[in-house]
Amino acid sequence: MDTNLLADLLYPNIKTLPADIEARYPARNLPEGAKVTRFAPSPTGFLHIGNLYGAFTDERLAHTSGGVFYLRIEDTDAKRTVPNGIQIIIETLAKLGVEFDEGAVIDGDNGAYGPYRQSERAEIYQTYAKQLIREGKAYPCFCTEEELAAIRERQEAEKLNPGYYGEFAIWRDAPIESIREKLDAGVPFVLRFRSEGDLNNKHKFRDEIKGEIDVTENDIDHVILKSDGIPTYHFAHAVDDHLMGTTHVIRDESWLSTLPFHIQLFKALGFKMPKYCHTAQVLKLDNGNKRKISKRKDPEAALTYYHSQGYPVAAVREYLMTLLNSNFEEWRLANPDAPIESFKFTTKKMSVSGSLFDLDKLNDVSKNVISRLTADEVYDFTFAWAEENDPQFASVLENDREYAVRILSIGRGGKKPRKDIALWSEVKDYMSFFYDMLFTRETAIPESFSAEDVKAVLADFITSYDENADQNEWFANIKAIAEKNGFCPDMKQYKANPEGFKGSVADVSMFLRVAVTGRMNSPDLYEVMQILGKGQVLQRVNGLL
RNA sequence: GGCCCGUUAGUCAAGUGGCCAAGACGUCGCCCUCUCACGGCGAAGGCAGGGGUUCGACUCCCCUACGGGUCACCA
Repeated sequence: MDTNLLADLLYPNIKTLPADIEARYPARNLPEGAKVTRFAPSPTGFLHIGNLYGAFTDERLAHTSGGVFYLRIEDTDAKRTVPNGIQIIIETLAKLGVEFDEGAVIDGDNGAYGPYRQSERAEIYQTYAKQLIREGKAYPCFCTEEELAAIRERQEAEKLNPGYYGEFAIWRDAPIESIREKLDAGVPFVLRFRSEGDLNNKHKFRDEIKGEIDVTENDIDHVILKSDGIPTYHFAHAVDDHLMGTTHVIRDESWLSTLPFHIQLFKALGFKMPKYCHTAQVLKLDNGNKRKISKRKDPEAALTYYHSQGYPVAAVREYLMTLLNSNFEEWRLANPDAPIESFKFTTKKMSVSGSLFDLDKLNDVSKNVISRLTADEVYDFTFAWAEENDPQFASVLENDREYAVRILSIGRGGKKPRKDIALWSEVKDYMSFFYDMLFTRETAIPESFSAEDVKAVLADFITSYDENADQNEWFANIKAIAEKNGFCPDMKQYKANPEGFKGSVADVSMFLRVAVTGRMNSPDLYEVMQILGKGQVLQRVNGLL
């Protein structure tokens, strides 16, 4: 077979040679040890929690080594392309603090190693493909979908491995006359890689995360160029990562199964292999079984979910970091205020096994993150969230920023800040009783207390409340009211002899709390009253009476 | 079914031949306390099973079981 003739027959318009292309992609001039990574999504506009897991790894690895992190769009499948898909991806990641140094931008490219959209690289792929044909490493296949399906059926019936290989690779050694005949008849073809692999040959391969793994040679003649001349992922991966100088390929471990084929491709093309980091998957518990988190079934798979639920971006980042590097949590405990960038990220601390996504843990991380913010910051984040998701609450907040900030300041700052907000969406409920238009009486005073006693206590409070008293004076007054009405003013004394009193100062405080906030629980009552102001406090107490 | 990866408490995990097997979340209890939250103290709970190798295995090897992934002109 004259492979040069075949190459020209198949791709007559490709005049470039691999050397021409190589000249356009000089080696990157980077310091020793710098890592070049890429995030390479399909432009579906949808980002999965798993995508973020990988993107963080890419970003950290590049930026902690003085390297480059770039965005490449894998739009080789038109069916997966969505209008604005690229823009949505870029914007969603930016919101999560992931920024690219190079690569595709919304309306073009930024960088010298483009084009960064695979759909614009057809000539490049075909140049390498043509070379492969010349070298006898690739050949056209004219099988129809039906023929392929028939082959698969036969293989299933005979319990053979499915795929285009051995005797099933019917076009592998077809004479050039038959090829020319099909070509002349205008029959579309795909280009297949001629695999010399043997299932009996096993090799060791080193993955940066998994360590030493076994690979069995691939014996299937996979498609490298589809009938439209666009490459499959595998071929594009080899060509692009070679030309763009990727040093570390970070991808989901489900790619492990195609690694043998990729090794073959790099070798056949004469490319140096990048290092591979196959990451564990994010799983979810479903009916007692773990499974890969799914974008169809699981709302929490979508990154937009966290945004709309009101999780702070920083919390999602922190949580993912705890999953990504096992020593991150310990580091954070020791450095509560350090920027995340100062953490030493490493593949050594990445887990080899998949982890369940733990909402409890995320919530805890989120509470910690929010507890470290100032009241003003909490206000701004909450307001931004509310504007999008709860306009009514947003207008309440906007109406009096200073008042809202005072409320959010309760128990904030200091060594032991309150940690009762995990989500921006919880803030409304947290502060609603401070606003008349949001206030509702959620609880009544338990009926185990006599109405007369309650009334007497509330009445005494009304006549004695001094809004200029400090906290100690204020509480002394509550104790006095308690004592006057037969409630024990001292908790220790009360616990020693609960039968001797109608109740304790805790109960008296509860009456007031329910009267003023409509709830059994609230932040410090003194501060609550200070913020509400005397008029409002008395109105609430009278309201209950 | 073939191939590949994985398996330390409910969850995330440290651990690299000798430890009473860290820590965090969650759960429960106690303390602090006007309630809640915070904080402090404490408890329950684990090396999937079986063989080796070794003076000694969570750590190394083999087998089994279980879980996951993958077998497209999708990525």
